[in-house]
Amino acid sequence: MHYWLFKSEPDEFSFQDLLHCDERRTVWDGVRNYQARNLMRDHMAVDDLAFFYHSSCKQPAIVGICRISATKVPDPSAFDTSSPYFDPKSDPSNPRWLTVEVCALEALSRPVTLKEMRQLEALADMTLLNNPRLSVQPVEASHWQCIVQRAET
DNA sequence: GCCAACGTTGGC
DNA sequence: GCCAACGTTGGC
Repeated sequence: MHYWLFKSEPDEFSFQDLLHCDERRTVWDGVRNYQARNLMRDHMAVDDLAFFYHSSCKQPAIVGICRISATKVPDPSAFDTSSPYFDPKSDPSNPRWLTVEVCALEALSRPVTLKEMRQLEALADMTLLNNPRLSVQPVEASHWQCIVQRAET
């Protein structure tokens, strides 16, 4: 059982959008970074939990919790010529971009902002604070618990 | 395989 | 809108 963090720009796809999806689930498409892909493809398991983080917005923050509901899903956008994520180098018989399906569990009681996280000593070595560009990240259990508790304060 | 140039991300 | 950090590309 591992913990993760998914970043999304809320103008593109917010946690609210996920809550409104059929069965609150969606295939996490569009990741075109190998480090992020490898985490999803090689390390995620069904029932792992993940934070949903809003980036590139007025209040960057962790806003919700998701569950991984399926793994090793070929990213359909890689084969969609009308998608900005179309990748002509991805062979349908050997897809380059394997992703996961995420299912919304619940919003945090309140968002835990990036600003707030930066002030917490316990989170000093969290990936989000040190490599903010990685779009899918591992989260240590201690960091997870710290943030969940924080949201209850 | 190196590395400069370029593009993208994302906080501010 | 700026800019630092990082990833990718492509010539050599």
